[in-house]
Amino acid sequence: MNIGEAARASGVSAKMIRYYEQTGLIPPADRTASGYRDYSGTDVHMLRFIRRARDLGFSVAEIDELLGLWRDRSRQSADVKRIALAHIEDLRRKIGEMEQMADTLQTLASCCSGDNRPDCPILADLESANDDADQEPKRRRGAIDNCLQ
Amino acid sequence: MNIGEAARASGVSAKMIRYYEQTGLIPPADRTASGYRDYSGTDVHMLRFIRRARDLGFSVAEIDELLGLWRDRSRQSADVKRIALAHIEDLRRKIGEMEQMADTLQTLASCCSGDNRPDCPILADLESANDDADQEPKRRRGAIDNCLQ
DNA sequence: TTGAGGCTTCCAACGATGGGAAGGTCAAGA
DNA sequence: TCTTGACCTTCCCATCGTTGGAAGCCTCAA
Repeated sequence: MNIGEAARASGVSAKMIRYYEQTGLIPPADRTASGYRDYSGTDVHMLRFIRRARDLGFSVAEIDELLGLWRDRSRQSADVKRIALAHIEDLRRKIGEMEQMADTLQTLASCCSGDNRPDCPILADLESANDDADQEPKRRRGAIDNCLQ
Repeated sequence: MNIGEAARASGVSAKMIRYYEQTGLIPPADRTASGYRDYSGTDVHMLRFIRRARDLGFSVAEIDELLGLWRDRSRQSADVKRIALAHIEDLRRKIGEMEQMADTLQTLASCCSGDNRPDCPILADLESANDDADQEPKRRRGAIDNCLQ
């Protein structure tokens, strides 16, 4: 099976298959006499594994670990679970950050008339950015308060 | 004010200030006789604007638009609101995707004993990845079902 | 035989940021 | 005045995952 067929069968693009080979995530493929890469059913199986893991947001480094465990028949499920839980933690943290951003923006946008006048609490907030962007527990004060009262 | 002071005052690193200048997000800074960049209070104000917008997750391209509107006294708040709402939409979509990932992984992890045995529903799920990764509405079937019943 | 389409490698770009090297400048202290 | 350390300058490289393109070879069918 050449790279194009393997790509269609696995859902991983040919470009990415070559990249994964180049970076060592997957072993070098067999080659035909003319130099074409040649893939087996097992290879496609591995590529699907990678594709599914990418869909779940695992980094390539994490997938490298997971592939190692996948191939290791004497693995301990605790090792797999540890990687998964760490990734979940990472996802939840990022989700929290993005929700914070979205909520802040939603508040600002709901205070913006959104008409042809120039006055805009969103710009006013951006403009009044202050130094304590790091601590951030105490709410920022700004033009928005006029709307919220 | 040299670039280091401007960086400390704005919360934008000197590296990024140079980068923003190079890519045209901000105009070239004035220079002292010896070639050092020289920043005014207005410049720092603009850099804080950028910093705050970055903290809210706006891309540099979006910030470019926002800066244009910020400087345009005859702007319409509707234009600002449109950008903000589109960004909120983007954030909520990404949040949804990541929540989907986290929930799926959480389910898998909760079915994983996490001990020294090799059997692992997480790996089993990754391994059984099927072709309909795109549609995905109907739940994937796999080893996980044994646990969930 | 020719053409289409697939394969190969190599190079470059994206976005935002950080690191570092090589060399010039500034300000304070001896 | 000289030194020293901290700062500035430009330039190049790396990240991460992915995509694009160019130039050239291979394969299959008409």
